[in-house]
Amino acid sequence: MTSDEIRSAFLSFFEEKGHKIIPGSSLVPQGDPTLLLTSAGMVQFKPYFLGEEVPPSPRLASCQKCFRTTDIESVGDTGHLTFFEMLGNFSVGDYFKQEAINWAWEFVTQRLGLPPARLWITIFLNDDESFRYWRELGILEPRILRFGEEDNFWGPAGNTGPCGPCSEIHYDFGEEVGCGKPSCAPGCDCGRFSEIWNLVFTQYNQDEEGHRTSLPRPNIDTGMGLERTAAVVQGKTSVYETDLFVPLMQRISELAGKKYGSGNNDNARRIIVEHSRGIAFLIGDGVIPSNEGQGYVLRRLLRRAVLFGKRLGLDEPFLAETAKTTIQQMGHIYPEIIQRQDFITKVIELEEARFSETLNTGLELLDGIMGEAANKGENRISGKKAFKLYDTYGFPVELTSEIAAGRGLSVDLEGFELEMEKQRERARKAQVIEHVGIPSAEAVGTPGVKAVNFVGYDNLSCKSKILDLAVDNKTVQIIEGNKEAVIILESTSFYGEMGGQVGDTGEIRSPSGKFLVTNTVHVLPDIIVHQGKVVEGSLAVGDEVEADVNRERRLDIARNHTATHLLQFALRQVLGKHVQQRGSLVAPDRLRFDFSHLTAVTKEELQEIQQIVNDKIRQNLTVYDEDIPYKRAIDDGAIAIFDEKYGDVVRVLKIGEPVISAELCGGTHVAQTGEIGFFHIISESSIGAGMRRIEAVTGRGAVEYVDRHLSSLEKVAQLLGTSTDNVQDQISSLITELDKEGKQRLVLERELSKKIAESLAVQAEVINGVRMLASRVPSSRLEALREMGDLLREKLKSAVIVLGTVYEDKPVFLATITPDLVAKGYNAGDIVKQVAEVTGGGGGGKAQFGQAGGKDKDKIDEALELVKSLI
RNA sequence: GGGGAUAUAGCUCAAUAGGGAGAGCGCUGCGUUCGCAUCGCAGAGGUCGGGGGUUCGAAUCCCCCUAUCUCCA
Repeated sequence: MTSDEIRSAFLSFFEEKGHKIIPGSSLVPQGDPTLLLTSAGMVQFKPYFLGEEVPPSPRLASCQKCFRTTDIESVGDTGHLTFFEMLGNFSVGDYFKQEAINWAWEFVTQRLGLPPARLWITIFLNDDESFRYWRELGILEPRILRFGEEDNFWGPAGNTGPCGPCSEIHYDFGEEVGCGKPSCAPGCDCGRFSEIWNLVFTQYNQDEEGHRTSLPRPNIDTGMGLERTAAVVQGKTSVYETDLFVPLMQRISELAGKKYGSGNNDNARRIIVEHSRGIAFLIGDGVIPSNEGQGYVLRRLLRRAVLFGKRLGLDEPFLAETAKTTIQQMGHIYPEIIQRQDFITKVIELEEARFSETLNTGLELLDGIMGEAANKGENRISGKKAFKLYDTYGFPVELTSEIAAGRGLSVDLEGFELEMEKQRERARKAQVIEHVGIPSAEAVGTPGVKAVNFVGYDNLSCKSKILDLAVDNKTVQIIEGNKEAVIILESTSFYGEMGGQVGDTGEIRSPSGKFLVTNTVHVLPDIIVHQGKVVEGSLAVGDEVEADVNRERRLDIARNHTATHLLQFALRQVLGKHVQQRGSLVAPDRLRFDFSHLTAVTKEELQEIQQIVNDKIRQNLTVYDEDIPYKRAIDDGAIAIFDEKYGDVVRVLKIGEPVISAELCGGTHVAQTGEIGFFHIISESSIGAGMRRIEAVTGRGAVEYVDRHLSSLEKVAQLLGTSTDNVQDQISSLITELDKEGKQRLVLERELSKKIAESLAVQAEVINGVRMLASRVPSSRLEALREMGDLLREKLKSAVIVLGTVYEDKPVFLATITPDLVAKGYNAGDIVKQVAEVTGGGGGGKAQFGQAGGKDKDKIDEALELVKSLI
């Protein structure tokens, strides 16, 4: 059977058993910030298992692409993979152990035709129920092994949640394959046994104390690894010999020009091939190499592959090639990688090129470090050095360890971790400083205050009551005098800084006093804190107040915020759907938007983006919001920020009908896009690998920006005595002219130097049998002095030459000595130093040439007199 | 947001110790060769990332800024 046949056999088998076939989901879990990557077939069904949502059918089956980094170090052996396909059948409170076990056995023995004699079963220690079902299928007792929690108990993910025992089917390749030890059995890592299917019986719920209670409706979650199954079915002991990997292995052999099975490079080859698949699929699902999260997983994978490629002698980029093979081979099952083929190869090429540079410098540095260690007779690389390689040059510590081990050196990983911890500490500390002035939750969270009601979407002023006051993070009953303080109100129109949008400013007034709000922040998700100071009278807890937001400023912010959404829309349209928001700042005077994108955005693209946004502004589209369940929002295609935590019901901000933009957003916006007025991009820049930043202005800010630049241009035009239209031409011709003049000046200077040198030559005297010349010359630049020195040295053949002049109102000296006199011990540097000291300066240089400067220009002649006595 | 590194000719990079800005490749011109990824000669090309400071003198030392790389959050 081919792997394609196994896949479809599995799905149709479970379809026959009443399962609904669900297409596999993206490797990037949608709407699950707790998970980095899809690591099992059940990931997309989690809301069903947790009872948050109703499944389309209680019986589900899927073929799911999965990614796990946990086994990355084992990749290259016969069965451990980072990227793999998982076939699974699932029961959401429907059937349980017996059906799961019976069907698994039926499929494996009858559809796949695996001989029962080759199959072993494992179960959890006390799971007698499963034991009974397996026995009923005729499996002999010695073939059913009991394992502990380590091997046969699953979950919960985290500390609490659904969990349960599992039962696995293992295939025995036979005694001749494995280690041959009498103790060899399923679970032995020698390669004789291959775990092909894991049936998880989710029957408990674990609470915070670790107690497990039975779930009223237990679930079934199974996973059969396609690659391992294919190996077994195709009679191969390694997944790399199956039809899933053979084409890739062939391709890499072609690229490396070496045959597989020829020696110790085989492991490197397997690792490359394995990683190549993961790389293609990760990028296919929109992951871009970066230094964090999924992007970092991708980067590590790609960089490992490149490094192992080097071992095969692949010094040229090759991963785009293996990706093409992957796409060719897997595209009919996973069309997304065909659709994004160009993007995938481009990302790989860029990252490979970037890494080969990082790698080369890193390898060189590591080589130096290892050489140094060897010289000192050490067999250990310090954690500090390994960390420096990692921290500064991006050279992964795993690679440092691996390479060092190859040379018999170890790496002080504890020391490395220590340095890493220091780095984390530094970052944390810096983070705290930013929050100085923002009261801690304890200080403001009086037991009564659970949440502040935000009414500021529609009202810019409201009546409210003071719930709490604090000065220097301590709760007080009353505030007065010109003092910094914070106020918490029952409800407020003030928007607390969140989601990139800055906090509101304004006034809070009570009958007895006035408080100027300079910033508004959140201390807990639902507590809004007004920061500022009392400017009149006093305010006390319990006071009835009027809260007024600074209207102009808030409208400026709203314009920028809505424009930010339009910008994201335009970016995705012009640059592609891979554009994801990575951060933003929405202030009254400008907006900043960080997003994932590989290359610099060109001038033309920026122009187009800007034009789209301005078009949408002129179309005066309606901006509105809806509160809907999170899952539905995501299913409808609303944009959420990865890593951000959302509640069950979310506010979706939409623009236009039909909708052109839908984003989960809690910010404040304009009602119609026309209010934005005008949008202008100020800058586009890089903020790290694969990340770009755009800054822009709107409304009043944009008008101010344009005014400022136009008036500056007008001033320039005025200075040039021309119109603004002609400024460019005028300036370029001025530059050309200046260039020409400068060159002309150099020619003249040189000419002059020559003349002066010629006239000076005759002034040479002979002192103590040495020809010398010490003379003052007309003001010249140092370069001109050099010219003269060179010419005189040539002319006088054997001489000590010292020249002095005034340049920029300061004395400058130059001394040069012909080689024959240098040989006799004369030193230009020493001479010129002593000469310059007369004028209150200093100098130096080489024996043949020296230069110096001083302070007192009136003493130049006196200084030059000194030369005679120095010879 | 915080740390580390880098920035020199169109490209890749040098420049011991603070003292005259260089090499290779590329480019232009001339010559050489049947031909060339030939050889030879000559030449153009630099705000040493920007700004301040120390110094008689800074590519070099110190501070600030910008850009790129990189790690942490």
